[in-house]
Amino acid sequence: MSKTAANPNSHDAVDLRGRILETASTLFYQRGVRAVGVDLVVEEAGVAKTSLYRHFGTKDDLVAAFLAREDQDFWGTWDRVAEKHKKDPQAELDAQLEWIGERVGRPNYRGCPQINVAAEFPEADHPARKVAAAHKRQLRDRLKGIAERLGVDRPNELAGQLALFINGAFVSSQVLEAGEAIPLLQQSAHALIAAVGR
Amino acid sequence: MSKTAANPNSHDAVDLRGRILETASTLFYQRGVRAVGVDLVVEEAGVAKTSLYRHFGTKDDLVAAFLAREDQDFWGTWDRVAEKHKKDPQAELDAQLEWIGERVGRPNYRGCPQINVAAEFPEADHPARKVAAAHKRQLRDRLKGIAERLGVDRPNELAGQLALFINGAFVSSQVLEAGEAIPLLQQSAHALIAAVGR
DNA sequence: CTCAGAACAGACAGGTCTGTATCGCGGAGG
DNA sequence: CCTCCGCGATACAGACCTGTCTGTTCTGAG
Repeated sequence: MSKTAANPNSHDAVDLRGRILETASTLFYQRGVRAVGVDLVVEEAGVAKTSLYRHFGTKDDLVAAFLAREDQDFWGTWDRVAEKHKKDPQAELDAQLEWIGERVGRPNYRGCPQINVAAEFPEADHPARKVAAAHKRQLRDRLKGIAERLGVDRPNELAGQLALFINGAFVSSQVLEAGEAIPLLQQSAHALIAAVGR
Repeated sequence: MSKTAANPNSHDAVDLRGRILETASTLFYQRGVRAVGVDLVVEEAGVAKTSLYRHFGTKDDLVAAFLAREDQDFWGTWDRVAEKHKKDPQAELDAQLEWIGERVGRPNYRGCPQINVAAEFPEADHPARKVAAAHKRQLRDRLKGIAERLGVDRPNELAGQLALFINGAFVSSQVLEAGEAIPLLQQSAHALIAAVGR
């Protein structure tokens, strides 16, 4: 017990890999992946360059790990919210849209990292692109799950519409005013549910 | 008459600036702005680097010109479609969504250039960012115009919802299947119009 | 205590990027 | 005819990038 916690010079006490990834994540998200060199990540994280390349073989791998981390965070929040509305899919959808809308409205929000990285790296076989593609597929799948629990007539269609909407909110922070995203998302969802038939 | 058209060695016969911009546009859009260096643009366009820097003082200016060109193309198509449905805003909206959805579904579609460039350049004062911001503002304004002509109760709200949707379609080509965008967009628009009240 | 391995520090290679400077050509206008 | 000047070609400066290599220090296990 005592050995893991105290010593700042201990190997795992600071969890080097985690610190590198966290530093890289904020830098990548805030300034863009291509604009941030590994030297900056290394300096900001206070580690040696060799350590970065030991834990992540390549910058591309580090970028993929960045997206994977964001993916985990995203679905972690999603699951926590879903847990509270197991019986009421309509309430769950509203709750999901609320935290997403709140996040979109934050001052330093810079768009969905998955979409941003996809825009920065056109090559379809880039390791980070695979993470991003899986993330977006999962978004649509989860929305379809909610749609099915809602008992609508065409759950797949509704899921597609909602996915479009959410992705739209991610990239539209430029044209949205403060606090506008949440009601826009929720009202739209209600309209779409009503229209798709139940 | 005769002097402008014929001579290939004449100064303005090939319109150097236009050729550079066109070449840069396809390269920037297809491979990403940061991934394309000015040397490649110069080589592909078959011009001297000095010519590029004479017509566009900076690569950043060239990027801004690229977005301005895309902006003009976009609203050119939009206006041409609007011309055909002066009396019927509902039909116009469907028509606008149809060509947008068709464009999104094309094989080489790589997203909205304005959004992509904004993702590549986080700095808010980048010259290209200003073009992109103006473009998105105009999108919302034009949608508001249609909403007003539709006579709905809350045109501003509807315009915001539609803008979200369209931007969502731009970035969702990854998760959309072939031909899915157009009906998704149109059905959503109908649902939103019905819900916002008329 | 010894020793393998993890981490740090920093130099380095090889390439790419933007932007500038130099030189020569050839057509257009005075 | 002669003088600009737009243009091509190319070299160059200076910065930055990724990834490797070397050498040293420290830690924890046996």
